[in-house]
Amino acid sequence: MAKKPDLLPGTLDMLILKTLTRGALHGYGIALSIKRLSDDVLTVEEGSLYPALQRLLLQGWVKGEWKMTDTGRRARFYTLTAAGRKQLGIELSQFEQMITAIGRVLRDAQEA
Amino acid sequence: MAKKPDLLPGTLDMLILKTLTRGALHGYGIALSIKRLSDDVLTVEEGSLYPALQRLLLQGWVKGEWKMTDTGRRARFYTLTAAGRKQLGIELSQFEQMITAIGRVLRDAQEA
DNA sequence: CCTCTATCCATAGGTAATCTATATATAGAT
DNA sequence: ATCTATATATAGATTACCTATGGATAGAGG
Repeated sequence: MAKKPDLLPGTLDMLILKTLTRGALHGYGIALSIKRLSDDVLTVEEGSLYPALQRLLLQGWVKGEWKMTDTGRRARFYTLTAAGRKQLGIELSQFEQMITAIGRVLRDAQEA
Repeated sequence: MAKKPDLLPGTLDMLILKTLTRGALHGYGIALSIKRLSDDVLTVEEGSLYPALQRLLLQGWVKGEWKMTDTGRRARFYTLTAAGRKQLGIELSQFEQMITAIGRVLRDAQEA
C-alpha cells in the first residue's frame, strides 16, 4: 500500500489563507483547525507549517503579531492582509479550474 | 498576478494511468490527450512527462513497447499493467478523499 | 514534587516532483 | 529550403513537503 500523503501539494497556502478568513489564529491553531475541519484527513506537519507561514509573511499576504493565548502562552497570531485576501481569491479560482479540468480527464478518459 | 501552474502537483501519475485505460498510447499522445480533455487547462511539459513515464515503468505500473505510429514514426507505446490498474484505483480514491477534505475546509472555514 | 501530554515556535537536511532549457531526429507542408 | 508538428530524453534549478531535532511552558495525573 502506497504511503498516504498528508496534503495535496500546492494547496497549503490556500488552506492557511482560507482558515484565516475566520479571524486571527496562531500557527498551531491553524494546523489544528485544518486537521479538524478535514476530519483528520489533512495533517499540516510543523516542518511544512512554519516555513509556509514565513512565505506568506514575506509575500505580505499575512501579518503576524506576538500575543498571549487564552491559556497564557506566547504565540504569534496571523491575520490576513488585503493582498492576502486577493491572493486567496486567485488561488481558489485556479484550484477550482484545476479540479474541474482533472475531473474532465478522469471522466472522459474511460470512453474508448 | 501569480504564475498559473500547469498541473496540480501529485496528480500527474494518476492522470497518465487514467489516460492509458483507453488503450495504448505513446508519451506525446498522452500529453496531447490530457491537454485536450482538459480544454488546455492542464499542460504536461516534456520535462515532467518523460521522467513520470520512467517512474511508472520502474514501478511496473505500465509497460512500454517501441512501435510505429500511423504517420510512420518511431514511438514508445505504453500499456497499463494489472499492478498499474490497481495503483490507479488507490490514487483515485486518495485523490477523492483529499478533494473532499479540502472542500470541507474551504466551505466551513468561513463561518465565524 | 515529578513526569507526561498538549501546546507553541522554529530550523536543518533530505526527498521528490515539476519546470526550463537543451539536444536529437523526421514527416509533411509552404 | 525552412518551418511546424511530431516524437523522445536528460540535466539542472526550483520549490514544496516531510522527518528529525531543538527549545520552552501550562496543566494534569501520579
